[in-house]
Amino acid sequence: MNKSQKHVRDAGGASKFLYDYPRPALTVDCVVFGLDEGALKVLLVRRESEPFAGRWAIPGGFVNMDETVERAALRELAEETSLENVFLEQLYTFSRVDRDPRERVVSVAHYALVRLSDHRVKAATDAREASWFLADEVRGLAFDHDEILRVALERLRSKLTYKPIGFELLPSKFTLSDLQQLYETVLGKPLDKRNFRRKLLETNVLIALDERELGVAHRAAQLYRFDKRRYRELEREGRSLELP
Amino acid sequence: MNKSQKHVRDAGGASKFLYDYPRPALTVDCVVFGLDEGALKVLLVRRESEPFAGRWAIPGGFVNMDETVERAALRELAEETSLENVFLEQLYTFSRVDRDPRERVVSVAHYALVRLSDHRVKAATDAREASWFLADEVRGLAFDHDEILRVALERLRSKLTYKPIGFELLPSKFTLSDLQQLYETVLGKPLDKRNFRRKLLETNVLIALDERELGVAHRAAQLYRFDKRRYRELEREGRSLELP
DNA sequence: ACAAAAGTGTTGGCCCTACACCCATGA
DNA sequence: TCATGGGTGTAGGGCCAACACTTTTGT
Repeated sequence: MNKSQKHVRDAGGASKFLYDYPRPALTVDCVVFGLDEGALKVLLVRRESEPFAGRWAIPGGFVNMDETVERAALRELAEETSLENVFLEQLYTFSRVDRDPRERVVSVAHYALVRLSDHRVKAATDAREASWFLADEVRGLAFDHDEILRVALERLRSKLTYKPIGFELLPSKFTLSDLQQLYETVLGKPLDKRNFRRKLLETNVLIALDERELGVAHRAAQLYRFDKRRYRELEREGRSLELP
Repeated sequence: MNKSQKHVRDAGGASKFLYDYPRPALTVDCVVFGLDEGALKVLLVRRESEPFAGRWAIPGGFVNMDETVERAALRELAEETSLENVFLEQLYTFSRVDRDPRERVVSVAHYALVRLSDHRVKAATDAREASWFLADEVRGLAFDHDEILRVALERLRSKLTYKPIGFELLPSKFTLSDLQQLYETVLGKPLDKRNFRRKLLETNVLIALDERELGVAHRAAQLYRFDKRRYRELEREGRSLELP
């Protein structure tokens, strides 16, 4: 398509294109978080070609003409890591002039949260090598991906304290201890068990199921699921589920 | 430049370009807020050409190859409205496929806060017609600018409650009543005078000047300025200036 | 003297924090 | 029976919200 472009800058009506200046390329990146045995992990793919061949990178790719950036991020994620149906939000747009050594590339970064329990196997099935790493030990990624990861972690931590996004990392049935451990892992600090439980239960956003944990060598814990409907009510009332 | 583009998709080294698919165009937009007689206003420019000729729009334009999106937003702002040295942050990237009827355009929106007292005259001096409007009465803007404005307002309101960005809207010397009125205007609700003053003063982020208000028909109020250094200390200590 | 806004303290209630023991279960 | 985590209540302190009058100044 570019081959035959002939545009007039700021032309009135005839031209199909807006200007004939160089355009930065536009990509999306997607920082995928998952919880593995209580540890916060991030999904990376290994680069096959230059620049940064062999280095680990955040999955991503170019934006097509017929999709939003969020769609593009979901598509790339599916293509590169086989992940689908994940929670995804836009994070920030990174535009340092030299962030890609080949040419000018602006990237709209996103972050996604996945239930590793549902997706454990699939992640590495694609042609590209993909693997999970401890989120706060990762360093030396390609491009400016260290920075993107840092911003994503910050966002995850702060958003977790005022929005119920943590449930996106857990299986749909979970115990209160699972949930507390998730908060402790991500926020990096211990929480008081009784206060944590009271706070969550009194908002009624958790529904106690008729089931208990299985296969544990001690008293089996109550299972809950998150009540999205109830949460939206709370939100409308202005009450907002804040954790320390 | 586009004229002579010949690229190979994902080529190893020789090609200067990454791929030969159509690229979305990339623009920036900048929602400029100012405080005028206690009212929150937004700066708009009138479009001269199609589409949406004659309609009001948020200032913005294309991103050059040698500037970040933030730089581009500052540059466009200076070019279209003569505003310089303003506080500016990235807001969100808008990418609906049909947001521009001519061709695919993705826009990285920003918001800026200006001290209208310093900039009152300049805004309309440029070739393009520019004018200030009441921020929450604006409707019928070009493109998806109604939505961009809405998101900017949301962000301003929420950020105001936990970051000291309000000072960017006031002259460098201000009274506590000025500051309170700003918060009341932007948040859209009345605040208690004594609680407001106590809260702010006990953090020590305000420095009382050796001056008082001038030319008022009643007791002249103490003037203050914001102590950025002191605020950063607070931030490092984790204390975070939250207002209701 | 009057109008207009500046400036100033106290109290009650709520929420958050800190804290320790018994219970149920499987091995 | 023991080891392991599940589950539970209370008291004290800090913080926030509500509230009204006196002071200063210009007209």
